[in-house]
Amino acid sequence: MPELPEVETIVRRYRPRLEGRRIVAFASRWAKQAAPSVRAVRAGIVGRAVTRLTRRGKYIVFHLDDGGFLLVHLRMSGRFEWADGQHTRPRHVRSTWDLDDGNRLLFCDSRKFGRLVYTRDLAAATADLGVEPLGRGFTVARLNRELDGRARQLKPLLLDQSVIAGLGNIYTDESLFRAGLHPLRRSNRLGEAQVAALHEAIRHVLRKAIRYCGTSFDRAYLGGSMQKRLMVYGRAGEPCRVCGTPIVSIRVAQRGTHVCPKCQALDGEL
DNA sequence: TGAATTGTTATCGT
DNA sequence: AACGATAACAATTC
Repeated sequence: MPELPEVETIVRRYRPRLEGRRIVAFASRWAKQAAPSVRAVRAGIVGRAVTRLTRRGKYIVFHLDDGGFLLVHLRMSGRFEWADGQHTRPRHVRSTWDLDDGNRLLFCDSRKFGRLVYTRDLAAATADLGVEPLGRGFTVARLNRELDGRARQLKPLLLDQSVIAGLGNIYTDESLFRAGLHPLRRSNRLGEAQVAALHEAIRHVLRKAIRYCGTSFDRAYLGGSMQKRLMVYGRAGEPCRVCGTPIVSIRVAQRGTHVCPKCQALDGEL
């Protein structure tokens, strides 16, 4: 469930303890997690120093000092932890990185959906990712180009990582609510002002979520407080914070979807 | 027990 | 044929 704001928070949180460190050992107990293979990942990263830790879409990107890259995707339940905490023993440890300062980074993932990818060509590895919604390339004109010329439902389009990289279920619902757009509206039937509103909404929602360190959910991701400020996600039956109408839960593209039937009218579409 | 979750891939329909 | 929607999938928790 970590989406762009949660991944960004994790990157910022781990950056100070990873950048400049050398990886002295790597182990993975979950072969299907690593691409091209556990062996290839180990060969690529052991002995290398981490020069930078960045984010692309929902990927965490380790930049290595020989030009290689390690991409980590948390998918639903992946998370990083340090082995040195004397709290409870971490569960579902799938991979470990030993660093030259004695610390050990853990990748924990109860559902085993998370992925590690070693590559020497970052551009090729991320070629299928769309625009960074908080980057300079994400303009109203760019969004309009993505929306126009196709007749897709807004929600699946926004969830499509090859269109915009980083939005997941929570922030898609939140963005559509802020823009006053129903998730089933067709992408090519928006007016100019509505496209601009959607652009503003996506950036506003993501920035705000980063400011509050993301949305905490059932132990997969903790540490954020955005869950207190969500307008529609997870609020089915509760009154809309704008108009008081009960939030409705519907099913769009096999995803639980939350809408305010008044603020996000369909305008007779469909 | 069924529902929920992400993102990819295969398949179905128009 | 091309496009878009839908289903299946991997694996687990509650």
